[in-house]
Amino acid sequence: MVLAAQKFLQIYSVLKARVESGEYPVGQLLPSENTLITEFHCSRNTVRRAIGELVRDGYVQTRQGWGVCNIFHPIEQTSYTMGTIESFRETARRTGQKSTTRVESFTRILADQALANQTGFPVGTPLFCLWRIHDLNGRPIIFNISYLREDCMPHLTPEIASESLYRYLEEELGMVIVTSKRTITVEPATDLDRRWIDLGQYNCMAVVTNQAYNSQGVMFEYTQSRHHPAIFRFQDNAVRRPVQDL
Amino acid sequence: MVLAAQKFLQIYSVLKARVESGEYPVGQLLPSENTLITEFHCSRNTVRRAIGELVRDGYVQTRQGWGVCNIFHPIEQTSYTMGTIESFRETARRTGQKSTTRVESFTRILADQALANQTGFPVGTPLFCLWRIHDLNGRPIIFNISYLREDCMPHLTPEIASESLYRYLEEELGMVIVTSKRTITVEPATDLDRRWIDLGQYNCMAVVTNQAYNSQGVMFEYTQSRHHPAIFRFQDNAVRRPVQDL
DNA sequence: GCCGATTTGTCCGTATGTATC
DNA sequence: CGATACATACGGACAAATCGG
Repeated sequence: MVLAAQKFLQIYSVLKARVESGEYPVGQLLPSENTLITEFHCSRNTVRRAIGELVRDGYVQTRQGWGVCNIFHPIEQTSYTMGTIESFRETARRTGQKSTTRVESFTRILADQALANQTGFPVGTPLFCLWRIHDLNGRPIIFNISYLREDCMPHLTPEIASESLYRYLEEELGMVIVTSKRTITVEPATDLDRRWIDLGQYNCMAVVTNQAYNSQGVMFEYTQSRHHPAIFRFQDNAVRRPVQDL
Repeated sequence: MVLAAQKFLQIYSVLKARVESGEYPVGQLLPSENTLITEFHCSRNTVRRAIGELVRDGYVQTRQGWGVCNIFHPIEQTSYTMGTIESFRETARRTGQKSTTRVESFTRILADQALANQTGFPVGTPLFCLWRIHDLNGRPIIFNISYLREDCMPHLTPEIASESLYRYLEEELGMVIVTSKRTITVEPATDLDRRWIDLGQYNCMAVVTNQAYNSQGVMFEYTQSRHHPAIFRFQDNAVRRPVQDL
């Protein structure tokens, strides 16, 4: 059904809302699994799965023989959130900032050996090469270099790319973006970087390299997002060995 | 048992090794769950959990009605892996590199307003302030500034801190480190940074700010790890919606 | 378009192990 | 020691997606 999401997601949503609202005191235990089973009329696996999601969110932590402890802290969540894939546009809208994107270059190339090594595309793959500048509140802060598989989006145009690329791929082409491998590094600023982005004193860029896979397991996008270092910020919640549960 | 790890971890290790070795061709499907069940003589949930871990690692991708697709790319996987908390020492050992740690400063202070704003500790909290330098293969690459709640580890000494801090907290004090909230930024290098770390041309540091919580939900550690930008590398795998499995 | 086989996704109930108190 | 709680593992049932005939 459409309206009725999966049961574990329903339970997850309820518990999440309770934690956020302060219904469960911070630092204290949530009701035990057995209690939740009787409340939600479900199996133990289902409540455990819901709790596993809360653990991934950094909302609670579990300890064998003890219970599920509420560790929610309403810290500011800006820029990025990990664990989900979010486009620049989505991020900007969520944080209430004004973003624009313009295409500086749009070319077609074949992946040579060097590019293949860098990106992971096979040698000879036809690619779109796309340079975009992202402005935040009128200031250019991100220089985006993307390589996109032509065979996955034959009719891509600069006009489309200046809109949200992801919206086009998902809504127009029905492409499902499943996995994304991200790497964060710091690299010396290049002349190309300085051409558009005013770095001031800085001589480095924060670089987020993104490899996106579609549902066939084909990497269709390789993007280097080169951020102004003063703007860049990346957040996540890490968990020590949790291994949800099955 | 000590020798026999959990079954799903064994299966996970075997599958992971096969993917890394190329035994399963990239871009193709792994054996179906039923096949793996008969091979490993276990229940379906157990193989599914092992596969779920591979998904989190960005090794494979699953699709209902289709199968488990190998999307492993042997692009170097070094430094950090997201989703798990790993100490400098653990990371170095895993990547087969030689690491040493030395304590440059060890003091006791009370959190004033400025420090409270920066770290999140309440004003007036007694803290250990710890400066450590991490060498990798003989080169200093990380400058570590830690603030630690005294009441959580009253008997901390510089000698202990030069060993693995986490090992001490976990094994000696029985403290369970579960959740950690991390932020990555890029900051201008300070004189303090340059005192120990040879930055060459760079004038920035990659800064990982880490807030660790114990099992009571108390933040007991605030650490700024200031990395040499050329060494720094941070990886993670994001998944769009799938929510592994229980 | 339909149907059936295959495969993964969700959910259930149960049993046993292990850590905490 | 016992009671409680979470962790692991099993087996089964049905749903949903995919693909080929």
